[in-house]
Amino acid sequence: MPGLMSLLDAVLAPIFDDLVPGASPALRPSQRADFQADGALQVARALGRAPREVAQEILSRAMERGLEQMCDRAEVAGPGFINLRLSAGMLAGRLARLRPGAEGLGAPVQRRRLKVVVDYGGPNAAKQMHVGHLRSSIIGDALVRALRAVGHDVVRENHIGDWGANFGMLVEHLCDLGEDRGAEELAMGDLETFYQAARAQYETDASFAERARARVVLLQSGDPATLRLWRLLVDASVAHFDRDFQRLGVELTREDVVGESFYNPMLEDVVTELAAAGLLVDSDGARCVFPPGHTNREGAPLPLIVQNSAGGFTYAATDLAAIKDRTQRIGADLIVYVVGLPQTEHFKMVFAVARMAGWLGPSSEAVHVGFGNVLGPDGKMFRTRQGGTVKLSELLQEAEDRARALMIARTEQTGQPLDGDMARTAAAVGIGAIKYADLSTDRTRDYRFDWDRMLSFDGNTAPYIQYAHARVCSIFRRAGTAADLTAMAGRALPPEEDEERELAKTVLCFGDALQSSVESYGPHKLCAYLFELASGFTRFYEKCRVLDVAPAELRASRLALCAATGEVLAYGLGLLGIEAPERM
RNA sequence: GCCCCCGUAGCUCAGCGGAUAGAGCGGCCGCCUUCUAAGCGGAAGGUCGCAGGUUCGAACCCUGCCGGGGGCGCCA
Repeated sequence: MPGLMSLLDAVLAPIFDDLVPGASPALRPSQRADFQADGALQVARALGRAPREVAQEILSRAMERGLEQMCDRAEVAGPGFINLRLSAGMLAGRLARLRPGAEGLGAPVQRRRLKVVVDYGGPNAAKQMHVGHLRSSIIGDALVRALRAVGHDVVRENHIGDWGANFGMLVEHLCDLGEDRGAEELAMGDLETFYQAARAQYETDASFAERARARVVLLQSGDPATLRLWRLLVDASVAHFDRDFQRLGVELTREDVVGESFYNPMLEDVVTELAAAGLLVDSDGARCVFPPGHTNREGAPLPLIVQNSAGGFTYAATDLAAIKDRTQRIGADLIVYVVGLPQTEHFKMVFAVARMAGWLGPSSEAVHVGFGNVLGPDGKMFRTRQGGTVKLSELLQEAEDRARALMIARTEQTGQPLDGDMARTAAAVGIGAIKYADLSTDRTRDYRFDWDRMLSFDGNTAPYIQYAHARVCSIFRRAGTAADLTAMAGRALPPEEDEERELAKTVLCFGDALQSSVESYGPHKLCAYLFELASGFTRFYEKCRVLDVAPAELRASRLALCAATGEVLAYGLGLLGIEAPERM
């Protein structure tokens, strides 16, 4: 049950490929028709023939191969474009085949099921999560859901910072507080306070600093008592993360935590293997690999340092160990790193070294899915009014509060009490707004965090799309029937009104949108699609009556279209990790 | 100094080789006897940073420049 565009592509592509191997129809939505294929111009150039003539030949062959049954208008236009308008009967036929769930709605299920590991940059243990961690969890979560929807086998790994020198001072601070009181503070209070206290002590108290350094040595040498305290700290952090992640509505849980400490025992082997492969170079006492093509500010080769001159392993070593573990033990075909853009060069180097070492090979690859910063409404780094970092938990609370306030304002304005679960809806709308604002623009750009805009019910926002879905649900509540797509899909008649036709078309393009979203690791493409679908539905809703229309067949047909729309809206929002309340 | 990203309507952003550059917001004009007006329609608004080049065709590719952000050996 592919999307309309891939359906057309399936007919056209073989003809293009036959004329010029590798040539593509270059299909895209068109203002003059439903779709247009621009590829004939390329083919004509390669063949040295007249473009319109080539386009006509392609079109004729396509018509014989099934295009005729799909289109009620198919013509060559302009310099050699092929314009295609689908027949209403064809649209009805496709609607009839819609079923709930990924494949039934048109998700392009991949021919090869890949084992995909998604690495979320991960917060540091013993520190509070803040807006900086928002993006990797939100984007990562959306990618995981989309990759799974198209049939991949996805493993989440939350690569938290749970190891390193910081833990010396943290463990000592825990000792000073006393284990019981410390544990209580960690569980109840926020981690930031604990971390700051330890940090302050470390900076002002020389003897404490000395103990902290000694503690690091104990930790690294595997001292059981120290490890137990370390574990306490990490567990407390993970418990906090769990709470935030759950509230944010991302799938990450403690089960997905694979922190730096996990790779610790493998680092020695990583370095040994790099040495054995002849890749390791000693430079000023540090052990490095020099992947070609990277230079430092003096123009000299830039090293990837895996072990510093003090003998400590760096995060490059950890990243390499993680790649090795994922491809060799887990059997990953693809590793996706959802980490900020500033690390671009680091990952390029790590991937290059992993390939040199053979940990990434012909059958496995890694991609860095980078993202920009979160900026405040003023265009500068997002901060509290006091200039501190914004805590995630407080941000989420504010989102829910603001959403609730908007809902209350509305009920006062209309005089209609909200009959649903106010708290739950407020959470769905508030959290959804945050996530959608993050996901709806190209992830590689910085994005501006603006409460009023993201919570607006107008424009490309989560509330607007959720509202369209709620209206669908409202229709079915009044109709007194369930929005059962399986039962209703077959009742769709060939659409007659423009708004019906456009809506039907958009519903049937879900698979195309998901496809391009997954291919580019770009959730914003799915967002753009859902916005188009929601606005298409709203236009339909304004123009076409559903419940009080005659004859009964038309009513049933429109209900079927509503059911399909509601299903795709809810499913699509679900892929973004956003809830679709039935009432708003 | 070198490398990467960004510069599209007043604002926030899509588009990234194809036919007159698209949305949303804001401003202006309309639309609630009717399934949630938290909505819809309309008109206005752009030398796609600048200058060259490649191409039948460039916002999109190449070169240079200007402006903004980031990175560039022992933190992660």
